Amino acid sequence: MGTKRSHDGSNVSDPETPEKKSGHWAFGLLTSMKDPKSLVEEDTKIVVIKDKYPKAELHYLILPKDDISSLKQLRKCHLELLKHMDQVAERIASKHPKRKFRLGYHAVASMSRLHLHVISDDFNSSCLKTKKHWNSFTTEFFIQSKKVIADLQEFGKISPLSKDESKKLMDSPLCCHKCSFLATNMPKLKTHLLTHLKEVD
DNA sequence: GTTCTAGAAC
DNA sequence: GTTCTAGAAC
Repeated sequence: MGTKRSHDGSNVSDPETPEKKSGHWAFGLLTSMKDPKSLVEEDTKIVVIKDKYPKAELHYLILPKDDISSLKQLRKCHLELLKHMDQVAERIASKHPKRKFRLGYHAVASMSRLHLHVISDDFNSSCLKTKKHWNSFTTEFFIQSKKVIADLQEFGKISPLSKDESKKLMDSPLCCHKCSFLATNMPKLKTHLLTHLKEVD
């Protein structure tokens, strides 16, 4: 009987899936790239958008306009583009001299279209909820922009992470990225992270 | 990627 | 009894 599952109007009358019929969720970044509300800046090669579910106080994504779906597609011919993306990332980070940022890619990304994360290291956000969120930015699952460039230069491609390696990283203990604190669950980690907050611009 | 929620963990 | 997480989503 009752199959409706909404009490705030999100999915009452639509018999389709929760996504828009025009696109699977994995292509949401392509929509965001064209959305003036998400767009931060752009040039001929790239766009910068705000992450729709920011995992820190400042969280941007830099995406190429060229259709590069993921790290798997990268070859040496993309080095110039990647170096440009890194420069844009560094410039955005430098706008906030009192903060620290992480610049890098998820080894395995859920969303299509290559995207470089520029994320402040406070990780103070209500959108940061799960162990997977945490470990995706604080373990080797997060590959620094400059490492991607160096690996591409050296090997001509980015070596993929196996399913097992990926799962192991995602299941890592909840280690604070700034001290030796180990949290037993996410709420305790998030409370601990507040102790590292400093005044910023 | 997120939402939702059953049942594990406390 | 409440908090928290892991897995389905047709």
